[in-house]
Amino acid sequence: MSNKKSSREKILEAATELFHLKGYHATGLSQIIQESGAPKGSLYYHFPNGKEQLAVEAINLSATRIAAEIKQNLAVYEDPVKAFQYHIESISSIFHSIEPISNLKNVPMGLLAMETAFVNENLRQACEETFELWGNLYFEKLRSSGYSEERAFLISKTLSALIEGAITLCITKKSSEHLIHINKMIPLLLTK
Amino acid sequence: MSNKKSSREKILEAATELFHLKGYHATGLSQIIQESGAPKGSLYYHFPNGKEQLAVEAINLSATRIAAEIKQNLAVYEDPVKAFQYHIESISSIFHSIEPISNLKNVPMGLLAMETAFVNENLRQACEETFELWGNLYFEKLRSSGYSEERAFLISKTLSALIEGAITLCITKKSSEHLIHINKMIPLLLTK
DNA sequence: GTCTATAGGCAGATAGAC
DNA sequence: GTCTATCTGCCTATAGAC
Repeated sequence: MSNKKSSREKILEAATELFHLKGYHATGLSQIIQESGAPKGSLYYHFPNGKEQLAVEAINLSATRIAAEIKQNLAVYEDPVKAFQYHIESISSIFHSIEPISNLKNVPMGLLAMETAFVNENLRQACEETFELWGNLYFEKLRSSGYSEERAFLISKTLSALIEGAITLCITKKSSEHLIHINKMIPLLLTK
Repeated sequence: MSNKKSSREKILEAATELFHLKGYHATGLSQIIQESGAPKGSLYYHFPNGKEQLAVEAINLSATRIAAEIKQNLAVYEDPVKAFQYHIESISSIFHSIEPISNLKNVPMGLLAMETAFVNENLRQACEETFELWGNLYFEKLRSSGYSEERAFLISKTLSALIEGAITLCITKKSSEHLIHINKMIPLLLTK
């Protein structure tokens, strides 16, 4: 109930932002502490397993947050085409703000995923489960909109790849362009 | 004409593989030298600007290589649907081999792109141009298959995102699954 | 072209006082 | 819960000999 976030929360929050933005290897623990404003000595108290634990929790945190956002976005319209277009627009709006960096907190899971895939099995698994979770939400929306299991499966997999790839390209270009383009293909893609 | 690669080539080769596989920040110059088998003292002779120069050249190298492969793959079939499906299959075949890691040399440009987007403008630009180059090849194939400029533009952008995203998911899962799924959607996606 | 030696910094992690 | 001090190791980069 306290208004101020606990040190643990502040550290995890800063870590989540930095990991998703700069990546795992480019982010130092010292920077996390600094940006969090938390006491310097508290990191290893709250996260005894250090950097890896911090990253796992960061992945899980934004996995849950984004999942909630996906659910919310897809529920705005009953029509699946409109719903997914709304969702993609909502992602692309991040790039419109003047300072997109601070808003990109959770979005680019792909960075952490590729960085760790061959290097750290725990982190790789956390990322894999995250993508699975998000894809399942797409699947459910399609199922409840009357798509057959086969179609829903295929389309949800395609949407997962398409959105993740478009985010990659948007970050590279520092522009929402690509997400806006793919949005025009959603009606065709969602053919029953 | 010499059979042995020059030291410069060997270093660049090793750097290209490691950067694309583990990423920019997780790859040390010492490891590059070690894997290349090149003389230890030669790195800064051939690449006076150190790690950044090495990375720019690595990006350009695999940009060119993949571009050649894309051209080749898309030329196998005249029918664009078959051509793109062949191309995607050819990418996915990388994941089938017993030791996929060594074959992933150039594929995951997205890793380098996201790692450097907010951190190093030179590298970011090199990645942006690479994506542009590959996308243009998709566009040309569609144009020469009779697609309108608008359609070709939209579809090529979609294909770029879709393929890049599917690669991300395949690497995360260490499986070719996702690329195979999206391949089934190509006919629908290429609707004129 | 290649080598050694080394600077100088920062990384992640631990021990022990408070 | 938090702090300071410190260890160990790796990193990029440079200087100067061969």
